[in-house]
Amino acid sequence: MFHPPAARVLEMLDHHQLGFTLQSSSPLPPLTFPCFGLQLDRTCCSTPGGPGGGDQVRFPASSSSSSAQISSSIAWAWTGDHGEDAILRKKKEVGKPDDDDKKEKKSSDENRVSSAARMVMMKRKKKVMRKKVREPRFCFKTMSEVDVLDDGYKWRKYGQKVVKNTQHPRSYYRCTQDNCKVKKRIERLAEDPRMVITTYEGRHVHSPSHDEDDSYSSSKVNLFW
DNA sequence: CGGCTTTGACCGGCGC
DNA sequence: GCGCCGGTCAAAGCCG
Repeated sequence: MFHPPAARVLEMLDHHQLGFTLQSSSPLPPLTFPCFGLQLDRTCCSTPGGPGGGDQVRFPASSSSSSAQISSSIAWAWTGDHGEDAILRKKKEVGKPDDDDKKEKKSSDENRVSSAARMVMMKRKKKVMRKKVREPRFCFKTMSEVDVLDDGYKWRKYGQKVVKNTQHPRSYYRCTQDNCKVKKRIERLAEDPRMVITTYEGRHVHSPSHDEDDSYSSSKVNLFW
């Protein structure tokens, strides 16, 4: 299992040009990632992965119940160089136009939705997928009893899937804010069901739904991007 | 009644 | 070419 320290995480974020520059002063102030709705506390990262050590991801949550159940967390990140993003980029490089011929061949199936509706759906889907190429992603792991951590934003569940080799389903959430295309995936670690893996994708174009915690945010280094 | 969750179906990509 | 897989959609149901 890959458990890089927070400093490494931030290096990765920086190297992938996610829009901000890291500061190397010590002691390191907590960094916030408003677009993901979380804060990365770098003050306790001396012994990553060790007992009592590791980095902390804190949520500006109004309800303390969820965050209180997070006993530890380890964060890491990546951007569009992995998995389906690479696939999508490859597809884009080829410059393949939106071919509708594949859909046409199935239009005779009367048991399905009308071809017109299907085409509309597909075009929308492709649009979303193509956009996905540029979306930065941030993934972290928390030990929590609850699946959905209150990160200050409002999410709507749009799917759930049982992925291979895991007994726990993966849940898919979208930010409910208009024009905000941020998504997040939540799944439990197969090896340790106590651990929740949360993957944020995209940037919030708005503040958290309950962002009245001024005292909390004023002491941090805010990095809007 | 509006917003949210659930859930089965569908799609594209990939490996064989 | 076919089957598997992850991601998404949308109808139906649920809930406050």
